[in-house]
Amino acid sequence: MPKQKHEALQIQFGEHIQKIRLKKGLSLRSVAANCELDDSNISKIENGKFNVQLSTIVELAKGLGVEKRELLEF
Amino acid sequence: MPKQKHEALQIQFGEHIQKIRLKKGLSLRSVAANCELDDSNISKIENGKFNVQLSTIVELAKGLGVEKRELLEF
DNA sequence: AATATTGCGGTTATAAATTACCGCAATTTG
DNA sequence: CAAATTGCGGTAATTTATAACCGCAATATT
Repeated sequence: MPKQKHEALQIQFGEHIQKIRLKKGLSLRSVAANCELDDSNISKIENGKFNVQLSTIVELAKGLGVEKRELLEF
Repeated sequence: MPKQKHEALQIQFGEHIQKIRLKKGLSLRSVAANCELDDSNISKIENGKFNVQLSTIVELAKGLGVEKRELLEF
């Protein structure tokens, strides 16, 4: 059945997120420290495992210290 | 239990989406015709009922004919 | 070398999004 | 007026995200 219908999108998003994080020299745990997500889940997001929700995008932006719009610039 | 933890965010997003749609003079059904979402669900999104997923944001952008980043500019 | 940090995979439970319909009441259009 | 359009609420089934952990292997730090 529909398993992983949006994988390509999730991977693109994950790579984008990781690029932003690494450019800032942040660790997964330091991002997690600034938002309501834990590092293992951020890792999964970066690796394209999740089709994240709006609220999660907002948390990521908070954790990364960027505007949410930037997370969709990929 | 946690029912509607992100309601404020969802409502803001919904209002933003609707504003874009109305500015373009589109009906819910015409937006739906350009993407993989049905009009009743777009209505629910506009009314803040859903914490939409990334793939849904991308579909909305397609349906509305705008860049996905614009959907997070609110 | 010993310790800490880091990335990441796994798990289980729970809440929720999505799909794909129906149908109505109100407004618009011909 | 008649017909079409429109916004939107409801539903059921299915899939999925998320939270909140654990722990390990590799790398970095002291």
